[in-house]
Amino acid sequence: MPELPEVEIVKQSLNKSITGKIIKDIFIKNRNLRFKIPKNFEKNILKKKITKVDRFSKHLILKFEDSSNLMIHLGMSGTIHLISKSRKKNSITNTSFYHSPLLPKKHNHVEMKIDNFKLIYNDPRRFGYFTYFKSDEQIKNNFKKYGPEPFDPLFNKNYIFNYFKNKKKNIKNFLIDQNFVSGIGNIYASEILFLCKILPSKQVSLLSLNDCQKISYFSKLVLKKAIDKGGSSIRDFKNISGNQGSFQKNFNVYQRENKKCLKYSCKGTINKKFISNRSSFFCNLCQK
DNA sequence: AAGAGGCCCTGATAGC
DNA sequence: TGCTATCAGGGCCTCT
Repeated sequence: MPELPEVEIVKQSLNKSITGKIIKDIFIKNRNLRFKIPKNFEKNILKKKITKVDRFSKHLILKFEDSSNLMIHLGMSGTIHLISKSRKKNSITNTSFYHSPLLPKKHNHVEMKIDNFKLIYNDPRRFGYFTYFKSDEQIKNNFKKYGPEPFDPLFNKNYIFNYFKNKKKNIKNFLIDQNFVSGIGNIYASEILFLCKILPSKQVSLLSLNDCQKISYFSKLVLKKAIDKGGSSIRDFKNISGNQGSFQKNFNVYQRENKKCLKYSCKGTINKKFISNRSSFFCNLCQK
């Protein structure tokens, strides 16, 4: 599911609901995620008040009153569901709180009672993880290894141009490399490069300063548009109340293999190519 | 140091 | 219907 825009949508909706509320109870049904949830995890956050829900890159962060932080990474298939008790009362089907038909039944790893809400973390592929940080300082240090987000003023043409000097990898690989820029994943990388008119296989040391300017500009634009549309719902991304985003309707290239290029007056066709084992989509004519 | 490739895991879908 | 193969939005680790 989650690249930066999808995580941002989750962050925004969680912020509206659970900020200022207290974690009253925690049930861990399956500790096996990418990293095993440690035994002492529950006591670290139990009874704590959430002061803010934050985000860095694809990481969701619950900030607590005592300056500690819970970082959640959704991996490939992680989803967060939030149910309020009031909704249960109004439910016509009178379905049990825990097994609402809207909720996945398998792979619910973590459940938390937060005031009158129930928050559920579900993750079939178990590529997500939870990490607890004792202080703001600690989580800040953890993020030092990551590159700037696309929205960061640091992510400008000069940073990009300098970073690419003497590098041999292709541009697609760099866009999804979190050390270079944080938050872009496989879908948006293809979409950004289409707007830049740059082939995903293009070696970065060959890109001009003007190309780098386009990469900076369209990275911001694509992610911002995706956030405005509520994220992309391929497969099963839904926000925490079960609604789908709509940005997938705006895809120019992703999953449009063999279809016509959507650029006005371009007669090209969208091609699919595996670059480092990840699918990449591009127009064979207008991207150079 | 940079880059390529394997691997972690389950589920949906396509093809036979 | 039921098997097998392939692919999925991420990113860590190891090896060269």
